Amino acid sequence: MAYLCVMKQRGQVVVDKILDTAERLFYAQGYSNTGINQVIEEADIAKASLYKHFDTKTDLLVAYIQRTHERWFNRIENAVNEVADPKDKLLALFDHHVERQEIRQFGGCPFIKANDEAGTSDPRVLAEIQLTKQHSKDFIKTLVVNSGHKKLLTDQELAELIFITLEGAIAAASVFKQPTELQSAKQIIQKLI
Amino acid sequence: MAYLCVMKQRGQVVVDKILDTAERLFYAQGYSNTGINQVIEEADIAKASLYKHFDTKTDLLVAYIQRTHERWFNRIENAVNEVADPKDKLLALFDHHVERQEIRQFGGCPFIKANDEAGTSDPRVLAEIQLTKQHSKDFIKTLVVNSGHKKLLTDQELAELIFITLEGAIAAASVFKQPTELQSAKQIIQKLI
DNA sequence: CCATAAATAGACAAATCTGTCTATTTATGA
DNA sequence: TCATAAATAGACAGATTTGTCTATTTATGG
Repeated sequence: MAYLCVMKQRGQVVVDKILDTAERLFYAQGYSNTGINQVIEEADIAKASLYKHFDTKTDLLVAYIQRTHERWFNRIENAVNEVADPKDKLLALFDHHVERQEIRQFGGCPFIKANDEAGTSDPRVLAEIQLTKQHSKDFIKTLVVNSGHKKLLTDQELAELIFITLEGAIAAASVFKQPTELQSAKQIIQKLI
Repeated sequence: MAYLCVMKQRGQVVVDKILDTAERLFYAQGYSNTGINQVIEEADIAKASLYKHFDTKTDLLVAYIQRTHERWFNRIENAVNEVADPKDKLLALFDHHVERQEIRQFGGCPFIKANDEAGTSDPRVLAEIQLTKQHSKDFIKTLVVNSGHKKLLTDQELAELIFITLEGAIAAASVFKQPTELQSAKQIIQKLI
């Protein structure tokens, strides 16, 4: 058991270095603008190691999307759990994304970005991104149902509105490089719940 | 005067063929996935002609964004003008984008797409895209001010909300390849005006 | 200690990319 | 008709791309 863990860890070190570098470069520069050679150089690993773990560059992109999906959900779940009031949990979504976009220097949503770059050329990329957005919708829906909002809108409508405004405000943040729209959206939703 | 027009027309023929092809390919395949050679081949013009009118590929991208901006505004202005009721003008924005996204096969917003591909690498691209989104915000604001809505939200808030929901719903359309979110957003806005 | 597996460095192929350049043909306006 | 400008075809350079392959070194577990 122990040696298996060590082997796995050993292998994971390289995979993690690759994925860490790919994540950083794919998001900051774009997938198409990032070459395999840059990834292996900045990850400080051998080219053969990369192609041992990922058959093609597209496989690396898919793995990047999957890992980003997992990490995104963990973070947002934690952020929401730190808030007690069920209505405030909804508003915490906006605060969380303000923080994230500041850290990400207003590069926008990594999934939309990946979709815009490679969603049309590879069906696996689109499918993976659809999973992330469906996950987001489902998560928001649950929060809305438990929020006890004032039913100015139906549960479904409010959930849709929050999902849509988050998407739109993050897109706007990537254009204007500021969290203005995320903050506006939060205030508006606050009025409606 | 006449010969000037003919000369201009003559030149415009080539430029238009280039821009028509670039528009189609940049949107459907992405800017990075489209080579100059494919543009000149499908536009059926010579490579030297392209580089006579556009110094670099980036210049072609900027010109594509500018022309798309102009055409976008003309279309949306016409769509809104065909509606009499000032509140319905706001809703017409959503109907128009449903139509557009169907025509575009749910590829999302061309400006966000261009921003995701080249916004970080070239400041001119970002600047041009900021102009388009500011234009959109201003246009919506005017419609809101003249709409006579019921002031559940302030003018500014409603304008922001419509702008943000349009952006978000178009992004969602590019992921799920259907106009669901655009239609939901329309219904929700209808409840609020 | 030894056999196996993993990681490394880097050359290499084949394709593709942007941009330049030359030589030729076409079109235009006076 | 004639000079000028524009468009064409396509070769070419030089860099870059993804992916393969070989040879070597390192690390691991038994």
